[in-house]
Amino acid sequence: MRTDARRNVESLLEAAKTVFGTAGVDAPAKQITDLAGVGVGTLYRHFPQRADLIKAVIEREIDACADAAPALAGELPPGDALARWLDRLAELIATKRGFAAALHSGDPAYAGLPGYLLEKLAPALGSLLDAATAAGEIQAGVTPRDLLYAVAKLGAPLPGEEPGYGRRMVALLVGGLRRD
Amino acid sequence: MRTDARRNVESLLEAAKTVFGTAGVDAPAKQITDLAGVGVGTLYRHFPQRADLIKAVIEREIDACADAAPALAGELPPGDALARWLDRLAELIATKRGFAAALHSGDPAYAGLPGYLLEKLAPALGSLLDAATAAGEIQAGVTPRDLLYAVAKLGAPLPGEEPGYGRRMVALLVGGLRRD
DNA sequence: GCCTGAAGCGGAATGTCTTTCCGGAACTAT
DNA sequence: ATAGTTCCGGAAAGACATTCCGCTTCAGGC
Repeated sequence: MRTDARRNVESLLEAAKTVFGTAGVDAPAKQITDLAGVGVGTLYRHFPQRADLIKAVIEREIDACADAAPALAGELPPGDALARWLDRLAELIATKRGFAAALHSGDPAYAGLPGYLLEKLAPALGSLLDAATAAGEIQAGVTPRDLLYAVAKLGAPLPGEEPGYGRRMVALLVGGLRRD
Repeated sequence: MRTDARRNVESLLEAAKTVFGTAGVDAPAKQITDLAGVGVGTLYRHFPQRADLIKAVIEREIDACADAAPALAGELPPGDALARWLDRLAELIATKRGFAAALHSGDPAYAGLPGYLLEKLAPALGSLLDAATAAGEIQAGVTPRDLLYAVAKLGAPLPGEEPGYGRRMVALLVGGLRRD
């Protein structure tokens, strides 16, 4: 792949993340290409469907979340590391505009997203979970998969509910898993 | 309101429900007006924003769900009536295309929806819950509000997960509430 | 029953957005 | 340096949602 092409993809992802954050995921494509300093054609060359761009941005966030796990594991006791990481995930789902919407949209364009989330985050969560279980700080028998689904669903905000309600429910769930 | 106008509104809601069910909530407006035998102008006269139509269709489903509660209460023991009603609600959220999406969209256009759901369903659920508690079939201390939110969130399908997963999780939750 | 003003209707026209297309510019391997 | 790709930009096409307005239909008063 040509270096200028890679650079453009990078600019587009960065710009899209910014625009999605401020104007929502339904912002006109033009706004994104202008910010990226690129023509519309370039956007569509790399992301043939609008949904592809959204998917790519979300996948980056998922990657970033997965990458955060080792650092937390190194800094905190296993139980705390687990709790903090799950809160980070809940925050991602609760606050990134359009993340929960895409996840629950039912649109086939986003069909692969939960799978990607599972695939990327299950190992990260698995190792945190194993460490916490081995340290006796968590009751055994919880699968990463079920926990991820639960967080993904409980963390999604319902419009009109107090902000943070979903995150609190997740914290409650996690608290229930921990031994005192 | 003129009778023909009311009739048209009725046709539109009926048509919209059908089209949303088959082609999804993003179906072109023309498809709906054609099925309803009405011009586009008529659609926009009654539902100025597209979201208004979607909201209206969903609110009808919510009403229907609320209306189902008394019948169930009359036919079944309190605990079973509660379980069946919650399953009906979970099914509504899990299978009606776009219902969960609208609920979790974050779009301000749907901001009132969770409130409407709460307002309409809390009394219905409250009476089922009270009856089951009084009969000793359910542990006390659950509020209709929290239970409704939990079902609304857990019941929402994640694309790619086996169908029925959400409904099963709801059933599990309900099972946990019941005394044996 | 008929008349009349208001309420409502249809669908062409408008505006906004996504998506396509292609002539020309920019990169890279030789 | 050059040839051969690969990529780029932005104008044009297409698909929608939404608006607008002349014409039709209703309903209450005579």
